[in-house]
Amino acid sequence: MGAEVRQLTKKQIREENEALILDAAEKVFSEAGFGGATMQLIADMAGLPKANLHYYFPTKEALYRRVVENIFNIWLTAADSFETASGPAEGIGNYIDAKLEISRRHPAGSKVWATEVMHRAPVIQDYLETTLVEWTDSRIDVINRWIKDGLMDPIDPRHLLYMIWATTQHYADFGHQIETLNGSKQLSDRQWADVKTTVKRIILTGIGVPIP
Amino acid sequence: MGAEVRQLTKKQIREENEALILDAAEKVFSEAGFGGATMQLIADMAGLPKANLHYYFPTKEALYRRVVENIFNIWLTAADSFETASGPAEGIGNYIDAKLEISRRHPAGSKVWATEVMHRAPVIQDYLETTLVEWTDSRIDVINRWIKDGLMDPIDPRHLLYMIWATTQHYADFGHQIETLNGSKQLSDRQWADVKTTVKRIILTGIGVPIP
DNA sequence: CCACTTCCTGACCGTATGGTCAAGATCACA
DNA sequence: TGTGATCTTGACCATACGGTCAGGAAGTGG
Repeated sequence: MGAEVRQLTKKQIREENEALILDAAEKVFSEAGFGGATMQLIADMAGLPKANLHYYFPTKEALYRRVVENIFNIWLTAADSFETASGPAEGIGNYIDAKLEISRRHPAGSKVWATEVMHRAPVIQDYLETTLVEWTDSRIDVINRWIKDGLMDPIDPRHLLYMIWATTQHYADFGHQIETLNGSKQLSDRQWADVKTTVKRIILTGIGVPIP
Repeated sequence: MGAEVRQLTKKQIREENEALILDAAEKVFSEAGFGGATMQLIADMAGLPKANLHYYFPTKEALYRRVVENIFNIWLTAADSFETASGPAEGIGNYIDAKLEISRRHPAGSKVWATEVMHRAPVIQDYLETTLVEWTDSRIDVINRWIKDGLMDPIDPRHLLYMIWATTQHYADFGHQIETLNGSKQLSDRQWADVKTTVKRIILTGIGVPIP
């Protein structure tokens, strides 16, 4: 079983190796930053010779860009529940749950994103100025509608969104600090459930939405 | 006046140059990360030859460590208002104000700290395990007392603190993103005042504390 | 089976970077 | 003023890193 030599098509080989490299790159970039990451380290983690990385990704920058783009897409697709919701309790509640779930499942990606933005987004500034601005404006419209309909208090939607982003991503980006303050133990399932409950409770109560 | 050649003592020279170097280092580390920062860049920004940096700080790591330690001390000393307060409205309110002020005045420091923690705190793990743990435990005690005295809702103090840290530091660490979403303009005095008001309002209301 | 494309990789190269050093300038202080 | 300590700096290493390349292996399609 495990020892059998699989017959792989060229397309399969390419997909498999690219995925292998991207996974390793995400991890190494998140732990060492762009400057601290080396192609050799990524190659070792992917189990491939360094020259092979340069066969699939011409430069370190190109590889990094692909990693950041992947993360950006995860952010975007995970926030759709927002628009279909009947009101803030459901819309914002689901959004917080979804973002916390991403923090739990893709902490490395979140860290790469955070580093990229902290360095003034040298690689994805155009995404910030187009896609992110549009996405944000559209969510702000939704929140303003909820406010006009009396479903929540008149809070500046921008700062509400920033608070949600900050808090949810904190559990990924500062996961090491949280782990240390948790007796150097990862958060358990139960603790993650508490996070979701507590964060939703404070924010929803804070904007005048009754907890369901 | 400006052109006069000041007579500097050795001690003054040392203090002045160390401060010059530390300021430049904080900026460069925050913008490029540890790996991306070069001693040459820091030297240029400080207006000193590179060899001079190595006279005051033996290695790049030593310089970086000093930068991180400086930031850590700013965090700590800025949070004293917490303990002397009569209740959560004052204690947490002032704490949020103070942390937002740090985010505004020392964004570079906040970023260096964030990067260090994201990289699993290779340099200041001992601080996390000792000073930060003690500091946090002591604040948790205060919050639990407030809860027992009926001054606020029974919220897990840990997650409340994380939310405050996350939200306040977000305005420094993700300042570039916020700037971009603000039409590529820095936040004005008035906008910073709105941030303080809104953040305090959501969090204090969220934990059942009436706004003064 | 054959020509062709894609994949693989050890060996190599130029450059940039952290760090060193020796020689000199500047200050301290008796 | 003279001696020693501190500060300054251009020139210089050794190394590590991103990237290249040539030549071979392995699938592909007829």
